[in-house]
Amino acid sequence: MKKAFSKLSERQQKILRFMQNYMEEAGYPPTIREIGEDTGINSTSVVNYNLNKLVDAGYLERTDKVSRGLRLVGEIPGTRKKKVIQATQTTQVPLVGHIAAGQPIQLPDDTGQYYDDDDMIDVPANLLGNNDPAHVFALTVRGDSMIDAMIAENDVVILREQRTANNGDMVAVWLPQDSETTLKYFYKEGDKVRLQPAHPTMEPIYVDAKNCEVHGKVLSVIRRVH
Amino acid sequence: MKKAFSKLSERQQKILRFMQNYMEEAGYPPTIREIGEDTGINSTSVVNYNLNKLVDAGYLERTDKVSRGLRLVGEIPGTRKKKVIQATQTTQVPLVGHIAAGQPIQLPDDTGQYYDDDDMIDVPANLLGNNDPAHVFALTVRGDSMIDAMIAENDVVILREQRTANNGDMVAVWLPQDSETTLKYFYKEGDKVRLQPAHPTMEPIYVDAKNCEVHGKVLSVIRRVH
DNA sequence: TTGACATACGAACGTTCGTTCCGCTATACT
DNA sequence: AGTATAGCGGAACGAACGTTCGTATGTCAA
Repeated sequence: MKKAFSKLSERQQKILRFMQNYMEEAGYPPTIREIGEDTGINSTSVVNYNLNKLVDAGYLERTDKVSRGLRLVGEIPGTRKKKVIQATQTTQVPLVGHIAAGQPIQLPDDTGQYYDDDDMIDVPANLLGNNDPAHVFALTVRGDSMIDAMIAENDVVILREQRTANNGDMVAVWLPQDSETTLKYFYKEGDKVRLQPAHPTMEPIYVDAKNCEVHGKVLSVIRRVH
Repeated sequence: MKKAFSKLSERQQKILRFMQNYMEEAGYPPTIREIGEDTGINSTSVVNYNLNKLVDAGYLERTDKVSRGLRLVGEIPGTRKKKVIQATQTTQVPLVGHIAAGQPIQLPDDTGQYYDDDDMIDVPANLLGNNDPAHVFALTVRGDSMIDAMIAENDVVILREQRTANNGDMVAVWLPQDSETTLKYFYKEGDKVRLQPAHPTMEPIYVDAKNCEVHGKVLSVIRRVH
C-alpha cells in the first residue's frame, strides 16, 4: 500500500487543489503568498513549511530561490488528473473533413496555411508516433463503408499525409476505377497491389499499382462510443 | 490568409521556441532575463519589447508585474503543438489489464488505492465525456474475439465501471453460462437482454437478465495502427 | 537634410517573492 | 514537571525579477 492520502493535512490537500486550479487558469504556478491567501494561511513561512512537506510526500517539486518555482508531479489524489508539467503530451491535429467510400479524400490545400482553431482536435502525442505533426491530419468517417477496416461511422482516423506506402501499412487509397476511397492494409506484389481488409475474414482485393493512389497512412483510430 | 509567421522577427520566433521548451522542462515560464540569455539578447528591455510584440501578434499573454507572468496562447507556428496553458485537457487513466473472450474482466481492487504510474495512459479528457475520471479505466484487447464489436486486437478500450446499463449503452458483460466476456450494445427486453453486436450484419444474442453481468460501459476505443 | 519610427542596449529603480529567524501553542513522551 | 516535536504566525532581509528611462543605430519618406 502506498502512502495514503490521509497522511496529508487538510491544508496540504487544499494547497494541492489550489495549485491545480491556479495553474489551469493562470498558466504558471502561484507564489507562496498567493497560496497562503487562498488556503487561509497567514504566514508565508507556514506555506513554505507545508510545501516542503508536500515535496517530502512526493506531490511537489520545487526549485530553490526561483519565484513560482513549483510544479506538481504525479497524480493529485482523488482527482487523477495528470501532472501539469507535461503540457505538451497532447498535440493538436486539424480535422480536415470526412472520409467516405464514394469520395476522394479532400486534403487541406497544400499552401501551408493554418487551419481554423475550431477544427483542431486534441490527440495524445503517442498516437502520432514519431511523425511530424505538421503532416498529420484527421478525418471523420461517414457511413458504414469502412466496416471491413474495422472502422465504424463517426470514428476519427488519424492519418499522415503521404503518397507512397510500405508493405503492411494501413493506408487510405483512392481507386480511380471504382471512384472509391478505402482503408486497407497495403502490400505491393509485383505490379499489382493487394489491399487487405483489417477484418480477418474478409477477402483482399487486387488492383493495378497505377490504379491505386495512396493518400495517407493511418496512424490511429479514435472512437467515441457515447 | 491568416497572419503569416514571417511577420515575426528571428528573435521573436526564437523566443517562442524557447518558451515552449522551457515550460516543458521546468513546468513554469521563464523570466525575462532567462529569455534574453537564451536568445542572445543582452538587455531585459529588449526582451520586454519583443514580448510585447508577441502579445500584439497574439502568440502570448502577459500578466503585469508578475514574475514569469507569461503564457503561450494558441498554436506555435511550425510546431502545431497545443497551447501550454491547457494542461489538463488530458487525463490519466489506469490501464488495469486485458479483456479477452474467455476471461472475466479483472477490475482493480475496490479498495481505493492508487495505481502504479507505469500503467497509466493519457486520454484526451473529451473521450471521457462527463464521467468521473476516478471510475474510468482502460483495458487492452487480447485476441480477435471482439471483432463483432468492431474492436481489434491491441485496441485500448476506455470503460466506466458500472454494474447496470441503459438501453443503447455499449457494455462489457460477463456471461456466466458461457464463461465469456463480450462487448455489445445493451437492450433490456422484458426479463431478457438483447446483446447487439456493433457490426451491423451480425446477429444479436439473447440472454437471461440474471445471466448477464454488466461490468462497465464502453466510453471510447483507441487503436494504434502502426 | 530632417524627422518619424522600429529596434536595440544598459543601467537604475522598485516591486515581487522566497528565505530565515524568533516566538507561541498544543500534544506526546520521558 | 521537563522537553521534544509538529504546526502556526509575524516580521524583516535580500535576492529575483519586471519596469522605466535615457540613449544609440538604421531605415524610409518628405
